[in-house]
Amino acid sequence: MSTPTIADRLRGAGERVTGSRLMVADVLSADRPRTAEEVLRRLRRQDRRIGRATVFRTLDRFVEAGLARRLEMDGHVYGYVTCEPDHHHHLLCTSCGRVEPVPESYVSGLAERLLHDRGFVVDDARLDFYGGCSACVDAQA
Amino acid sequence: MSTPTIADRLRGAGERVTGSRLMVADVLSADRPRTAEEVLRRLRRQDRRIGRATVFRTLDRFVEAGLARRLEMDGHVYGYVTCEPDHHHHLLCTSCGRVEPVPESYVSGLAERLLHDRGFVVDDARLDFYGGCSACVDAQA
DNA sequence: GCGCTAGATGATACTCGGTATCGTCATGTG
DNA sequence: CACATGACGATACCGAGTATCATCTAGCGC
Repeated sequence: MSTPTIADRLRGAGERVTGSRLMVADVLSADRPRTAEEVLRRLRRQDRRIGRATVFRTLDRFVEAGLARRLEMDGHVYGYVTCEPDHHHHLLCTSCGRVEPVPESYVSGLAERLLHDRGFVVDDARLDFYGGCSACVDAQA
Repeated sequence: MSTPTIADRLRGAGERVTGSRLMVADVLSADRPRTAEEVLRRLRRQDRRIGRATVFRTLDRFVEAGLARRLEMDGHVYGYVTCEPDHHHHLLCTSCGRVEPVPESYVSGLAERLLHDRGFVVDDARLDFYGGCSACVDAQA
């Protein structure tokens, strides 16, 4: 079980495994954020019946369960990307829109430091970098 | 000029200094996020005439100019806090709602590491921690 | 100071991302 | 296999944020 399935991860979070949730997970991508509206459009285009509210509900559940991450995008809209367990931080290329995970090692230590220095107990962290990925930077040079 | 004024910082970012902008800056707090709606309500309560659109526009400008920071709050609404120059990261206590700045030293090095390891050029970073501040944790114990 | 122009403002109507509701249906449990 | 809890789809609704536009003002050159 090196790579638990979506169903496993849902069950692990105490969430039911349903057709809609698997459909949404199927449409989400790990390297390109999609808005709720995009997810809905894609599923409808594939002629899959799914309710608008279900998509929003499901994406929220995914974020809570750690299966997806909400990223701030232009225009005050949220984008969602899938997350491997414990890979919740991202590099977001503002040029090509692609997303890469940030290794957890970049963050580990910060929470402990905050606890030690200031007594702050970290429940959740958001660490996202916006900029240019190596491919885009190379292309511009 | 150890502590530049709001007007200075606006001018420094190439933005005009206007009455509305100073009013909004006046209502924003450094240690408690306020939504756009709250800012509007507070100004109206003080019997200060200001347009709804102006508040939203001004808050966006502040974020762009580095005078304020957008934080994700419950209910898919944004909260805004003022930022000292180069203090753009925060601890947000989910119990009392208060915000503390994270010293830049916690972040410095990460960007360089990303550039060196993966060729990613960081333009902007978002590092926010959600959890319990020392006061709230102590109170619960 | 004075006038001029780009940019900001306030009022309002509007858009559309997100939510509440509700009757029906499926999941997981015993 | 039956049952209860929770999810589903459809739809009406809400409200944060935006577009528009006529008016006003900050800042600049004189």
